[in-house]
Amino acid sequence: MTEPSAPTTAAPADRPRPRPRGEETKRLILDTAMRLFRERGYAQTTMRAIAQEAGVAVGNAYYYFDSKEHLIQEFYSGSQVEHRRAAARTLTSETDFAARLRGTLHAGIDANAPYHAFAATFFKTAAEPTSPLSPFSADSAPARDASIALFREVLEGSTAKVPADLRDDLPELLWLAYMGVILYWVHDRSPGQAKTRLLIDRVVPLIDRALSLARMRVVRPVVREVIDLVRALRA
Amino acid sequence: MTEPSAPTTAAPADRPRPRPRGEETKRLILDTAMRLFRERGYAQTTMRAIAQEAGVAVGNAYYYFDSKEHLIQEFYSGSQVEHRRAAARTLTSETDFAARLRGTLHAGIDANAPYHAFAATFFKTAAEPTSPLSPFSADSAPARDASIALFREVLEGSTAKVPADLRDDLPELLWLAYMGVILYWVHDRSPGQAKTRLLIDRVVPLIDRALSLARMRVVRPVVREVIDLVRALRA
DNA sequence: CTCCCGACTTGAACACGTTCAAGTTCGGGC
DNA sequence: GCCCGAACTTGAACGTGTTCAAGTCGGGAG
Repeated sequence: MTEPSAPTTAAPADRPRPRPRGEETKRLILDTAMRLFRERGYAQTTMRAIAQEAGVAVGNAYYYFDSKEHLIQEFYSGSQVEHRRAAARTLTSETDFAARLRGTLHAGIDANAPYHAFAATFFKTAAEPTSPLSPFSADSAPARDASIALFREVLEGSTAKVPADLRDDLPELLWLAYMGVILYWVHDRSPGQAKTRLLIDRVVPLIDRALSLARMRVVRPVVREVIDLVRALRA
Repeated sequence: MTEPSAPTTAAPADRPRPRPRGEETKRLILDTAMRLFRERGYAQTTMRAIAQEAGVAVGNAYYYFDSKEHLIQEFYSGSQVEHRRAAARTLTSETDFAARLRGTLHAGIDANAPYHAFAATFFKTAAEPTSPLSPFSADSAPARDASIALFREVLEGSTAKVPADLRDDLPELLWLAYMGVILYWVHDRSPGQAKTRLLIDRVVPLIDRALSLARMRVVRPVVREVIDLVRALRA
């Protein structure tokens, strides 16, 4: 009932408990792993190689990361940040919806381009529904919400006239389209993933056009149903 | 230059060479594996357990199957056959496009329902672009083409009026939509995957409606562009 | 200074998928 | 009847991700 072990000395309000002594070890392991992944690919990089290259014991890597896959998780959130950064230029200079969407999609590819070679493997684990790495999983909710928020920015910073009932859900649909682009990109074997760029450049005007059509009287009921369906499935 | 080893005795035209002595062993291993997969899940089923349960050595399983994943490949093609069978009832009795599409999509879920629990794992490996199990891979081309052909049947056996330039590519687009449904199904944690059923029931009328709209003058250019894009990406 | 405790580190050990050199079986040619 | 070669079968051994009991280290309480 009484205070358990009253605080003596000066008030320790600055750093309560987590004094990360081994924080740099964690960074070292992570950086080494990412380097080896890029150099040799994910499957060809063993945990033993990572540990040896980083100069630590293999068990030590597991002290900081739950599994080999979780090493990728870090890269995942980092890529999200990079996407935001790369999209910023477009989002601060453009007001046209199509231009903003196009720039943001390209920025997403730019942010991940250095990792295309082993993004395939990453995507494999991400596709598993039970995996915490799945973009649809609860664990990924923060990154996903951040990504959706980015597409909300795309929309709201634009001059596009969007029906009121679409404004709320469109960002999520744009994010879904982005996931589709990523899916295509992962499978894209063309040099420099040129076909993915082509896909973006040609699909953006289509979305833009579809948005205009969405205001037509004949099309409205369809749009209405799409919105309802999305909401029903999310529930 | 002369005939190498002229055929003696009666003409052996019936069975040239592949006399499958161990064909039943292969079936035994496969059946055992599928049973254990259903009972314990994919990851929890070891190759040693499969071999032991089937009463063979572990190496023997590798004589018939290249890897643990390839055990799933068999189920994959089997599921394709089952889908066809399950869709047949609808396709022989219905002529309305929406009804045919709906029945065929539901049939696809029916065919895979018993395996939903471990389909997740299966899907994981299938999502890897380099995997021979990927629905987009060359190895899967036969199964994919067969599936697309099924959706061509859906369209051509129907009374739907479809613009000529869409008729060729629509089956592939329908197959793509089917892949989307499967993707949702894999992630669907609702009891009995009810939400996937809901998705099908509500998305089919939308597709049907969109097909009607595709004939409108204002919409035609958009349709035209979609077709061109699909063709460009396939090339 | 000494002791203690939690943060950190170690590497041998485990379970698994996979490989492979060595064996066994069997049908047909002689 | 005998033998050959191909089809088939075996299980020990390898490399991998992962675990864990046993340490080491460092800073604060006494």
